[in-house]
Amino acid sequence: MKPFLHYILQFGHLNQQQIDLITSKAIEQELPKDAYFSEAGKVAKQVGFVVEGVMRVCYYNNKGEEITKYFIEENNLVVDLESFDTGICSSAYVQAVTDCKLIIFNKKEWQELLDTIVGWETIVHKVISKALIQKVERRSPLVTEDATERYLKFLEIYPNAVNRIPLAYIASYLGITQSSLSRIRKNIT
Amino acid sequence: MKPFLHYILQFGHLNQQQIDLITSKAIEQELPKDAYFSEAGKVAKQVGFVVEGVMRVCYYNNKGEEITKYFIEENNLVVDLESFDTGICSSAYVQAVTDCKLIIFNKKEWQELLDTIVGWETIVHKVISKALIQKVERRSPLVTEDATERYLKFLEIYPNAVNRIPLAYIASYLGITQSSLSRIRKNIT
DNA sequence: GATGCTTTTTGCCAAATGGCAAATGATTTC
DNA sequence: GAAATCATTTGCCATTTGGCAAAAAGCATC
Repeated sequence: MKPFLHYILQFGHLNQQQIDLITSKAIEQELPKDAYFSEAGKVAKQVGFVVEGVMRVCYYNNKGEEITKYFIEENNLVVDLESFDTGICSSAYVQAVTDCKLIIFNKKEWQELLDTIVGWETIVHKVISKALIQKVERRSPLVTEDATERYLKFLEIYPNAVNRIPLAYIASYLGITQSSLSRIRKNIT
Repeated sequence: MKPFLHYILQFGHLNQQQIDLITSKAIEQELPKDAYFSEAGKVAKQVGFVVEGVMRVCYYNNKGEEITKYFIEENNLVVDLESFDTGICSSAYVQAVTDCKLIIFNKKEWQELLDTIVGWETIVHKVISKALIQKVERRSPLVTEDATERYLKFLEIYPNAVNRIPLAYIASYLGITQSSLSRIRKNIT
């Protein structure tokens, strides 16, 4: 629980009693490589926090190509917010890229915490906003750069994950073929 | 104020007294074409709502090219959240693409409303989350599509704005040159 | 309706990237 | 440690897109 609490407490203060309550609702979970945290077509019912490992959020576009929307490294939340908040089916799935250790909260308990702990909503709001802004800021610039620049930006964003992510996944994140990415890598070094 | 209240009330209930308080803090503002709502290098101190017109959020990348991150049509919030929330300088600027009518709140009054109106924080949270998720969902797919697909997606997203946005701005949103976009347009019709 | 200004289209060629298939390299399994 | 499987690199050529400059079209002003 320590990494999760450390993460959360950056965004606001909680007393020991509140921390204990949150801890009591948390579930530790291990997810082996390639396993799914959530699936497309289902409603997201859990909020997760990555303690160890790398995950990715993906979908299939209308040409049937698998697209990686983003990766999630250690010390980040993993949740399909749109589905979790609204109850509509998710269009994306979340998969473990490496063996992962997670802390998860089921929706019911998550909601209880929101209703019970004064100030928790504000903290959650800040956490979520920051995470979403980060996603926009990271993905958006890729649209307007060439393939090499995209890869360099990827390296900036995920320096600790590069060696744990297969090239094909990185290519599907950058919107290029893995052949191209392989050539780009060669040219850079 | 009507469009703004209509927009807000989709996300939660407010009584008349609360609505009046919000209204009392709102400022109506007209912004002529090409004028700036907020500028890069300054701290965002206002939340806006577009009643009429189209705006765009831009920045210069490291090659000096002007990039349009997204457009904002009628009935949407316009705010540089990262700067507004954290007080750090904005890296983007917001410009009117057409003559615009806005409703704006200064940060001080906005904060007063958050502190005063029970339930307002929850509503704002929902509004912001939804807007941010929408930005991710709209921009992200562009990375992995070719130029024609990108333009088609743009048309889906901004069907009412196409004819009000210069081709060069659309191209800078899609990450292609305006020559290419011109050719794409020709091929489609 | 002529003039100047801005926006959009077009032509030409170069550069970047994709598609496909084969070759190489790495890793797991028995 | 050989075989099978999976991941990455490479070659070849087609297609897409960019860069640049000129032409055309649209629009406002006088």
